[in-house]
Amino acid sequence: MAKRVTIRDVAKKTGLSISTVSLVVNNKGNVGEETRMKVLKAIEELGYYPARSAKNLASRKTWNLGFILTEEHFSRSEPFYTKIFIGTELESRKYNYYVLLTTIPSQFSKSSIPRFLLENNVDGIIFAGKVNQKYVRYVEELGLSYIFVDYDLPGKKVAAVMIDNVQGGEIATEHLISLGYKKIAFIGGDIEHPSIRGRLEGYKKALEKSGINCDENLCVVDEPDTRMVNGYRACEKLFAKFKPDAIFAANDAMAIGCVRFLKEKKIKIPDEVAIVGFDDIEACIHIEPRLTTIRVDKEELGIIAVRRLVEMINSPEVGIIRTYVPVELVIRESCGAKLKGKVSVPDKDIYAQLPNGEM
Amino acid sequence: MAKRVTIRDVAKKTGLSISTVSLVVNNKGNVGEETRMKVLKAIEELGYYPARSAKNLASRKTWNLGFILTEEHFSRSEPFYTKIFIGTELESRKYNYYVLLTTIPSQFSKSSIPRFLLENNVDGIIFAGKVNQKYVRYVEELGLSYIFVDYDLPGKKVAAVMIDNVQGGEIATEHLISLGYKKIAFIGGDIEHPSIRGRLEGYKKALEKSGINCDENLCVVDEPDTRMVNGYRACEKLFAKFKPDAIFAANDAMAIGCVRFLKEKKIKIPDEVAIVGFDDIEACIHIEPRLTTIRVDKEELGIIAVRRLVEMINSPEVGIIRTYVPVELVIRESCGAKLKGKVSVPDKDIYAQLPNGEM
DNA sequence: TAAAATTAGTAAAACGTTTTAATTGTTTAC
DNA sequence: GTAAACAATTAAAACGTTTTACTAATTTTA
Repeated sequence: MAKRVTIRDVAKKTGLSISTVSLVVNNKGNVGEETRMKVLKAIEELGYYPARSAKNLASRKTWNLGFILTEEHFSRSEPFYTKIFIGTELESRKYNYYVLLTTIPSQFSKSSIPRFLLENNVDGIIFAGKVNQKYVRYVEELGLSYIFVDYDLPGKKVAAVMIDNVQGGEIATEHLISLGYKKIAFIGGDIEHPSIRGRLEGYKKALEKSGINCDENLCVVDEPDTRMVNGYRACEKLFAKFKPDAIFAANDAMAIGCVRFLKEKKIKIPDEVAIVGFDDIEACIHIEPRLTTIRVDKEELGIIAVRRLVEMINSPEVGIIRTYVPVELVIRESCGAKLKGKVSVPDKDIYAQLPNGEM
Repeated sequence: MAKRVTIRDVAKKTGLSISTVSLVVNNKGNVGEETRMKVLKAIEELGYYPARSAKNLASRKTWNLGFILTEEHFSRSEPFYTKIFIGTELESRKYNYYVLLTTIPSQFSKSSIPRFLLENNVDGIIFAGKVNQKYVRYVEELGLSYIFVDYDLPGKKVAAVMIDNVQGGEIATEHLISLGYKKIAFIGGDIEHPSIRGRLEGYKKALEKSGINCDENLCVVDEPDTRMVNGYRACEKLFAKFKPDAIFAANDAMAIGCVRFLKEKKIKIPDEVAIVGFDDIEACIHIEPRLTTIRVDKEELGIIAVRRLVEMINSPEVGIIRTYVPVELVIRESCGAKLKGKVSVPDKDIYAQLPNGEM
């Protein structure tokens, strides 16, 4: 193993002090242009790279960001939070940070406190998705900056990067309205979830804009959860009372649940009932018909979170910022846009969108 | 922010030297039982936790492991490598390591060398999937321990954790044989890929065992790639010459490609042609019919990789170890086991397996 | 033109551990 | 009964940076 090049080697080579070299490396203090160049040249020639651990110890910073999410969120099949993490990874490079990922149980316990908090091994925290409040309090007591992604701590004003759920609900509903559907149902699952609330709000907003009366009977929001089964059940309840001509499901999982129900009842999609989902999960292009949905740029959520968090670390006075990431309508088959000739979605194009497959 | 508790505080409280405290913390050297207890008690009471950066600097170790994979692998939709990463994260906690994840381009360039290598910020490397050899050489020159997961560096004996591809190919083929199929085709895509080779080997082994002659015309392995499209094309080629009664596709992506082709040609699955895939990706339960496949425990791959790597770091004399992780047959609908009454797969059960949905 | 301010550079302390070598007292070996 | 080995503990060096406070030289201000 080759001997490590240290700041001392650079100092020796240039005939300067290590302080000066350090100042050049960190773009700090007053250094003459000539010396600066000399140092840079020597660094280049020697292949010097500051040692992390020494830098960390001396600067009293760790240059690590903690990424915390619950075990359930991480081990779910759809890589929603994984993609957010990817975003943070990509962005944090620019600021010379590393992202340490860890999972926590949904219940707080002393033994489950992330190691990087105990060891003071992070400068800031990203909470992804719903997290037990006690962890947040713990982080707060440590005096660390933190930011939420895709979750909003109820009853507290915190920095957060959110999906623009209202806009998404509005776009989805407007799309269905523009295709001529009149009786548009909303499958929301669990109304307690802040994201579902937002999507419902957007749905109502769109209806109102078009002068359509919002029939509360068309909104099913009394499920305990927002999973596929809940979509199935909600759809069952809905059809026991009414038959809508379109459904806006507040997420793709529930939309797929609806598809399953309708298929079992031999109700044709989109001919008899059109469906639009939300999230654009992988499964959307595997089920038949392919699901029209609202796409969320998950990586973007992570990217923005890092950007904000680094700002907060560097200048604690920035205050609490909330960012809403815009969403996008992805038109496939389940909404009937193709049938109505409004949009052409050639199979070849969809084919090209298909995932790159395994291995 | 509360003042950090340091080793000095523990030393002061116990009346011992910091050296002794350090020895207790690290379970090293000769420390009397009585003093050990005293130190442990003081640590508990003060809430002392060694500072990472100081520990790292002094011990000349980073307690970080690097997880490297190509951008393509990471940004793919199916979270294959993500799950491997999760496994490494879980396991590394036990050894007090952190895992730093980074992606690299498929081509080597000086500017794309992972930061943690330049900064000497890792003690060992996990390469996941196919990686440009030059990166491996670079790591080797740094004198770092490294291990491969799901890839085998051609022409070089390296530590690796592999899927037991041969076993998987054998199990899949045996399953089809046991269901009475006689003309079983193999869709392999790209024979250059080591995993595909292994799966083909297993396929041939199973045929041989049952005394079935292996018809080379039934093996399509001349595609440039192993993606869904290649499965589609391979299937096209196959049916231009022969009509098998079953297909073993060397991965699920290609299996899905086959399904698409057969559906277009109105060939019924599994009635006319049965299909078995490999990998058990998410899409298997979304397509119709649901895909019978070989399941790979991806997290397990990561877990074992960390275990081995830590061994290698601690005792460089362990030598090169290769581990094969066993696979498992998952029977769904595409193989016709249900039709033939061999296995019952109630829809309810499959339903219960479905992903937890979004949000 | 003297005082003040600015610029360029540096010596030395600090960061919180691990590790090496030394010290002291006690036991074992012959 | 002495030398060697061992056990328990510690002082001090080392790890490679950043940062503070200082000096010296130059420029600006009034």
